[in-house]
Amino acid sequence: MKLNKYFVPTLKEVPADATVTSHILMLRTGMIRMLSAGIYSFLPLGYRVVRKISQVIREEMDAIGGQEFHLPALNPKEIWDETGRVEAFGDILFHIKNREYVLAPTHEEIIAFHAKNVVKSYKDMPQIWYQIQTKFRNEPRPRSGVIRGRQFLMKDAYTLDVSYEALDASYKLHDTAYRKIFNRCGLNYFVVGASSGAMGGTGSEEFMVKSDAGEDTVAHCSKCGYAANVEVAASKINVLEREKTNKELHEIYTPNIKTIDELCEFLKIDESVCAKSRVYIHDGKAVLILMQGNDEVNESKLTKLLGGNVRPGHPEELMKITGADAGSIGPVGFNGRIIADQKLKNRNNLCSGANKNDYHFGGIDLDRDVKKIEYSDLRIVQSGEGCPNCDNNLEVFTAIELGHIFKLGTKYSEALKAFYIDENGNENPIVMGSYGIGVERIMACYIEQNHDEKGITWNKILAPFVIHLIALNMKNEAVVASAEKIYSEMKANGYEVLFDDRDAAAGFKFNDADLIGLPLQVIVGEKKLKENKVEVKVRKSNERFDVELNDLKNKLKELIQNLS
RNA sequence: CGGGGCGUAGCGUAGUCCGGUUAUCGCGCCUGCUUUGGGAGCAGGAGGUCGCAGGUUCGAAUCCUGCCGCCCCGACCA
Repeated sequence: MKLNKYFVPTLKEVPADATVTSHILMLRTGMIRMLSAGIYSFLPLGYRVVRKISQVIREEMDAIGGQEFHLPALNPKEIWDETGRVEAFGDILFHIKNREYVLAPTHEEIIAFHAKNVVKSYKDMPQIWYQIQTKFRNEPRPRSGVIRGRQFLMKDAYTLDVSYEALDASYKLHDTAYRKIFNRCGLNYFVVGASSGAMGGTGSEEFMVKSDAGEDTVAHCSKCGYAANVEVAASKINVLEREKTNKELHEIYTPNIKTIDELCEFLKIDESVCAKSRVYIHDGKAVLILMQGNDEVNESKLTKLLGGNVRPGHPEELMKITGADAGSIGPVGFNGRIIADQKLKNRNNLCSGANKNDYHFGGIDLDRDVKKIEYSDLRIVQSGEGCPNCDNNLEVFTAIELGHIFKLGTKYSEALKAFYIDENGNENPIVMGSYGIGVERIMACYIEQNHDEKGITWNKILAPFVIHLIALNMKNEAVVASAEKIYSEMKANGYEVLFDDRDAAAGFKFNDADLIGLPLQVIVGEKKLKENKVEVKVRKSNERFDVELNDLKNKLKELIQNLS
């Protein structure tokens, strides 16, 4: 492709609305443009990458026996009512105004609809049906470019099986295929066991990529591979023993001391002997949560423990309930339910607020001084804490969910009456699995993981083209003639090549080439051409080779073979 | 949906508090000449409903009201 007439509107400056690296680079390289919040147009260069990703997905899905469908995005609302998902999705589901249609956010219903009355015998299964198709979700807050959009491409697959044992096999196939897909795409990812949530079913795994732009927080052990969403993640904790000598409860004057850090500094004590208090309102009643030192309350764990409606107390409420402001609240004399993190179990000689501004208690013995205290695991796992499964330390970070695989079960087949006849002539619901991959997320995650200060560094699998041919001076006849000849030969040899034939200054072209980041650059310039040579640059490593013209074909072959 | 920020040419922006010439500058774009190994130089030129609507005023990018859009944080995310 000749760049002169190819629509690749690169940007020198960073667009004001983009803050995430992949978003910035996708805009700057002219791969995407925004149409509306969470709705993006893919321009020719960007769409080539989408097609490369789709190709990898197709190959691996076909390899496990998948059959590609193309299902409608426009669905009768009626079918979604049958499974109760119009209500379940709520505002996330887009509704058509002038007809009773919805825009599909996923396709379990449609798959079950087509399976019904057609996949009638146990002999018809297993089936793996998939598609790569546009999904619509009315996200309340799209963000980070294509990472969270209202319209996005999803590879969604569905399996139809006769039993849960058979589903296990189909599920395993997808697990394997997904690992191959993400490996081939060159992504550094990990797999998190997840609860099946409101989707229903018996098991699921999420494929995650570490990223600051991520919306999930996970704890990960690089040694044994333990990985879990921080909402449920566990860690090895050092539970301190009771001290042998039990101090008396005593009040301490602590003027203007609000935080645990200030308290430790003021009293010259360690934070491990401090108990931080947080007051939550649970269905209208105050609950005091006691954490060791600076440990944070994991509100997901707390909500799960208490059930019902839980929220942090407002400042005015705190004063009313405890008689003190946040920073001076403590368990001694607190009138209400008290739950302490398990790290504090039966501890003595603790320091905590006295429920009186500017005062703390020292020498608190939770067994002696606090009546009716409960203990539970309430803390948020933090980086550096012990892995629950091995002797390594956990790392906590945010991550992007690239894909998930679900053992669905019979929820949808039962609702839509997709039954089959087994060997004994009995009618049973088809056992379904559901498997998704965010196609644009693969692209964004790849860029998040493969860029430098100049731009993207593509691998040869996902690169929109493999070679960036640069003619340095389009006014020099020798350069033009040589570059044109090289371009024709490359195309004849089956290479995907982007030929920068624009009449622009050298630096301009170099910077655009580094920004777009094709794996190899072939630079045709006046000086080296006089020696019958061109320069070949490997974008990622910045290695440069002077190559004789008649050796170029071999050198390229060698370099491309060695590319990741 | 709550909190915060923003909206001026294709992109990035100054001006807005404190109303007053022809709305600023850089990049990009067009013409000509020069230039061509790391985002060129000179000369000339085009391009704007200052997000939209209404109001205040002799006069509004600037003040007021309403609306729309975008970004960030939070909530939400089968």
